[in-house]
Amino acid sequence: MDLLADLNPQQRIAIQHGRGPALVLAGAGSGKTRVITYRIAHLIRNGACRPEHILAVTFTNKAAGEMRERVQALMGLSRTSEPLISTFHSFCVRLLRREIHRLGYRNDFSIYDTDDQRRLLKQILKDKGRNDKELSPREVLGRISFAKNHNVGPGQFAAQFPSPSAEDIGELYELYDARLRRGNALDFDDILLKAVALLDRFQEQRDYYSDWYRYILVDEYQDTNRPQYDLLRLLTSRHQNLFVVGDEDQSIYKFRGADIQNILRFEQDFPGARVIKLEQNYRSTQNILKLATSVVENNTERKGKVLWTENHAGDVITCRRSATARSEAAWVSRCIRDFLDEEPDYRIAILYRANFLSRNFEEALINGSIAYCVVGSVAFFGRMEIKDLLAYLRIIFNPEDDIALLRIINTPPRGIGATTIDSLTRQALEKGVPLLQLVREASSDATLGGRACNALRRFLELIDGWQARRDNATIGELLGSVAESIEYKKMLEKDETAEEAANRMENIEELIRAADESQDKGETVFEFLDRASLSSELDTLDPNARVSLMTLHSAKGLEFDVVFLAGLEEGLFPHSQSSNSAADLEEERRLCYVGITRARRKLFLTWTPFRRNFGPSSDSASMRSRFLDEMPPELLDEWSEGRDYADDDEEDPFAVVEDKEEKPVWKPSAGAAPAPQPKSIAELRAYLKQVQPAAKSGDAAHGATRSLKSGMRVRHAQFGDGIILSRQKVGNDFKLIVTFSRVGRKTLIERYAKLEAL
DNA sequence: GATTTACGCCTTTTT
DNA sequence: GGCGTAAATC
Repeated sequence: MDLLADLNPQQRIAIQHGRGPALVLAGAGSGKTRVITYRIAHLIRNGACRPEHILAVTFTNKAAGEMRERVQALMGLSRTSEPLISTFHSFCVRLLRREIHRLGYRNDFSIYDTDDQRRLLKQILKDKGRNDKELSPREVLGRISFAKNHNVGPGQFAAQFPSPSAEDIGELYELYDARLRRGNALDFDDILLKAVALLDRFQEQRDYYSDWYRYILVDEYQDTNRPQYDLLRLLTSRHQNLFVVGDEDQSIYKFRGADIQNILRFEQDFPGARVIKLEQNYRSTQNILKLATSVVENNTERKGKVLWTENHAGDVITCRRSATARSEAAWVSRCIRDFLDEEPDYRIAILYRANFLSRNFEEALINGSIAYCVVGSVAFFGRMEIKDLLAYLRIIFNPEDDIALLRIINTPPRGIGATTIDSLTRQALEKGVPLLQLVREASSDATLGGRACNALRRFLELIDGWQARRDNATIGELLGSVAESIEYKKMLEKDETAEEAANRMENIEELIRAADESQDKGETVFEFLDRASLSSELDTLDPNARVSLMTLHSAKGLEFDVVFLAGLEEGLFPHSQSSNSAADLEEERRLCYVGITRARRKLFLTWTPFRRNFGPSSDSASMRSRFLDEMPPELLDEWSEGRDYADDDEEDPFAVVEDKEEKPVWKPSAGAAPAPQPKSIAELRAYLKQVQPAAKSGDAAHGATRSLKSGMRVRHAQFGDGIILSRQKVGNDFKLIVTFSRVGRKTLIERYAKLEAL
């Protein structure tokens, strides 16, 4: 296969770039991922280095997975080694699992997610006798994270970020860091910081890793923050072979510390850098592209690219003002129904600024019996039951992990109450020893009441039992034993409905299977736990779903035939909390740009003056988003409810119209059990799962292909007929090795391959 | 120590 | 309106 054949001249230059730094400014839909993957393949083919000396970094697991997939497809799988394609965080965790002992941590450290962080901080506030009224844990954690992302330690906090509460926060920051360290734990920010510190302080390691990774490629460079930038500098200090791809117009993570200056300043930071602009868009119609450009041109913080396309003009963009949020959703749902009827292969997305907007759309889609997939609802590893069991696993393997211990010490309730726990944590803090050790002392020394003491002793026996077995039993066996011994099922059935409990038990079985598979692949417990910690909500995206719902942030990097961009109202988009400065507004505008450019063929913009927030019929009506007014009127086809689709009477377009077919009736589809009126989004989804099993995200959605087994005969759209040699679970996917009679042996990912069983 | 009720806050967003 | 935490009660 000729790698250069299907590339345009700029792409070709990028791919053939030799040594030294390079910046590829890649507009939306200009073949960014293709450039990275082809370049990796090109480096390997031309013998620039062996595959394992190439490191490609992305931000999400999903992006990394896709890239890995595409590189494998380009290279075939006969290779003995592979390039490392990884997220920043998982790369750093990998490094730290080998090296962090040099920084005084043990290599079996725990990773604290946002929930663990919150628990820890609440603990600290409590120990200090502070109520968290004026300083909420959320706020404090946000400021700490901000400081960490700017390489500001606790000592410098107050001086660097002066504010009325700066002293307080600096102090909390210091305590927080101390407690993390004592718990042998890192938070998400630490993962990057410690990796940077390690490479910075230990020249031998820095030389080793920068020699090993001779070519480094970075995707979405505009979203890098300071520690990520530092990491790249350290890793490329000797060879300068840094190849970054990004688009300053799609920089949307400033709030997480991303520094758009990293991309704007690249040429100063890396003198002699080659700069390549990719300006041809292969994705969208001319009109969609023009609209996107007209919005983002209002920004000043950009290098300026002129995107163009050979695609046809396409339709003008429909902009619809709905009477209410509910009728907005109903209208979108009806449009989607029409699209699905006419174009069953279309991939459609509803994009919005904030997650809570999904609810109306979910209801409307269910009403219309349309299967959909919500990205970023509750991720598998974020579920309560999974986190509970993993906390047991953490305490078994890292006995210093106080937060894990606190999570499960009385879950399920075993008679270790708040007073006992308080007393133990206070003593642990005074002595500076892990909580588990205090539990041990207290359970033998009967200073506490007899009942609590017994409960502690029984708990400790369980933990000791598992710790004794931990090196002989498999992780799956341990987890199974935990779930069994603590009678988790009983607890679930006590506080929840039978279905919810059954659902959670299924998840636990899934977790045990995942643990077994992980171990079969030769992974350590920590690799398994790391994957759980680092897997994100985005990973719930189901590429087979025809209708996807997600936030604009989650949508970056994806594309759809039809996009509905909903909730274009002042205060919501741009969000009121991000409208304080010109820079904030520019970021919101970039977000709008990202949303528009997800669309291949059709784009719909919707807004409503009456979106009921919470509370009693709040305030005044919303105004349409300023972004709509930045768009050229000739590109927009504007409608107001009452004069369009529903074919209502023509009346005052600004009157509030109660849409007839949009009464809050819950219509179950035929044959289903009597439908409850769901009270919460969780119930709604649970109900959906019953009614439309095919619409569920995750495994069930692959129902059609799930039955594939090795030995089966299958048909592939391009490769023709073949036989499955092996089928192996890799992450959430299945990797298939298939021998095709026409093209020989291929490795495929089941989700993408769309194999037809014969 | 566990269960029930009430109150307050939330809804911005990769790992 | 819904959810989680905190007080109030069993």
